[in-house]
Amino acid sequence: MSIKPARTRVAPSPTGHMHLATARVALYDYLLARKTGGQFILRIEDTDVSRTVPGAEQEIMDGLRWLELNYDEGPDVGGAFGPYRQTDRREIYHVHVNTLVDKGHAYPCFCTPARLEAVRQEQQKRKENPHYDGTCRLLSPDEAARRIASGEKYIIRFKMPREGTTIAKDHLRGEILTENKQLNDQVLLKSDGLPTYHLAAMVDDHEMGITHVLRGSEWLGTFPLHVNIVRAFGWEEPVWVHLSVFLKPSGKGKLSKRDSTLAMTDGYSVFIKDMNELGFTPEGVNNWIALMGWGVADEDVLSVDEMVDRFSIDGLTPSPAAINFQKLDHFNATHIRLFTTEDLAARIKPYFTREGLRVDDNVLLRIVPLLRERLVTLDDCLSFGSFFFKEDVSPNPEDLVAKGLDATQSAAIAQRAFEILSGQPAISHEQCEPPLRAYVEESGLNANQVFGILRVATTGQKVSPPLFESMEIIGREKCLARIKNAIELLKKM
RNA sequence: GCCCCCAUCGUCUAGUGGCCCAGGACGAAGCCCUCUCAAGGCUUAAACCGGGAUUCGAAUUCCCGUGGGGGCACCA
Repeated sequence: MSIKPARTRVAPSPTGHMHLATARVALYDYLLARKTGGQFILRIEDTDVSRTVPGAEQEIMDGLRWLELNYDEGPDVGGAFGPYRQTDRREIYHVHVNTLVDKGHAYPCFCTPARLEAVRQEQQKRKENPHYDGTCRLLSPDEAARRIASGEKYIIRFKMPREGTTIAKDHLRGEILTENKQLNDQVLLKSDGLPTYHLAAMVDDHEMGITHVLRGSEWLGTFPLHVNIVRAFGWEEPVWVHLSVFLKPSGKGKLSKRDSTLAMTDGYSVFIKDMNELGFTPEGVNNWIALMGWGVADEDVLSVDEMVDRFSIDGLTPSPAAINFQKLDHFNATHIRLFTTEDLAARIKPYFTREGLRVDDNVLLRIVPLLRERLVTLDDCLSFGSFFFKEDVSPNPEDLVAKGLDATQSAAIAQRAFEILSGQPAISHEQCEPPLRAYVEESGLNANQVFGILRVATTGQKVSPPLFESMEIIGREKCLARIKNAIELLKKM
């Protein structure tokens, strides 16, 4: 039962860092478009000039690319329905808002911000809902034209029907009924000549042929307004899908920037730009956000391509979802284990070089299988594998002392191990483990004690990838030198 | 204050009137494996917000509460 190709769009405002919620809308947009053979579009909603942040638009584009949610049309890739930046579309909005005025669905308003504020305060004092009092709605077209001609500043408001009920249909929630008297004569065109979201988004979605509007549920409040605008134009409505909001991990309240600052200190972030630095993968992040608001019946570890196969807007859930960073860890780690050796090597290399380590690519390729199932985030490669790229290690002498033994005993064990290993032509997993195991047997020690000393001696750390595989990669010379050094350290204790 | 939305284990969710004394995943606990740490395997605890109604039968439909969330700008 194939469906018509969907045209979807993600339409963020370049007002700050790209957020998890934006990424999720983009993901679902992308999935729907790919699933139906349609197009996924990026549109920049920059009509609030005062809030536009330099670089934010670039961050959005970088973020989408990092997530591998490549858009078919957008500011930097073009397309047949451009421009894709709203400040470049001023004239289009003017044309459309004029037709609305001509049709009697909108009107010029000359009220000053000061007067509006006074009205608002008066209404609040009387415990009424704050709303525009409709003064300019009563102006005759002639008078309005006269005042415009005389140079008076004005805006355009939507003429909301006063009677009746608006029925708006959300795909996940069904029909939402709102009494029109609850609705306000919202501003469509601001005094700076730029449209508000209400006008711009409706015009663009129509002009760009958007078939499905996926957006956050914070838009539910203005949803009736939006369908009224679309209907006033006489346009066909898209399928409206209002997604659930993301809540703080506690479940108390919507996610905010403050939470991100807090989370960063724990190695997490709600900003896409931070994800790479923190060692998260696009696969992990996509999988994580996909499943907050979408119930997939069978499998939950999915690539984006697998998501495309399974995706349907019918499976989306309307209830708010508390984000859970432990799940991000889980999905990230799970995807890392799925990467090929070459792929994972390429992905972790930057984390080593970032620390100033010189990475030997052959060594890198050999350690990846050892690291793979130990990594939760990519930067975990540092704590597990930095020593592979260091000339020397500097173990903490106390860590060299085996459990239940003292320094002298430990030194003796290290000495014996040194002799066994130096008797081998090469230090390989196959050659070293049997004689060392035999030594454990005959000495009456346990493997933990003997191998523990060697681990700290050769890797410099108490926790490491498997010992023999690690020693093999470190190499005979370095291993022996490091053990020798450990013996010295133990003797000095 | 007014309007709107939502409501299944701690969290994300499956469930569209009988298949559910509610399934999966994360997390937690325990066991196995084991050279550390992981990974893996097995097991356990853990939920239908409350009350009415409809029905032979309700997690699933309806109503009322309650709780949570969002919105009430010349911001998006």
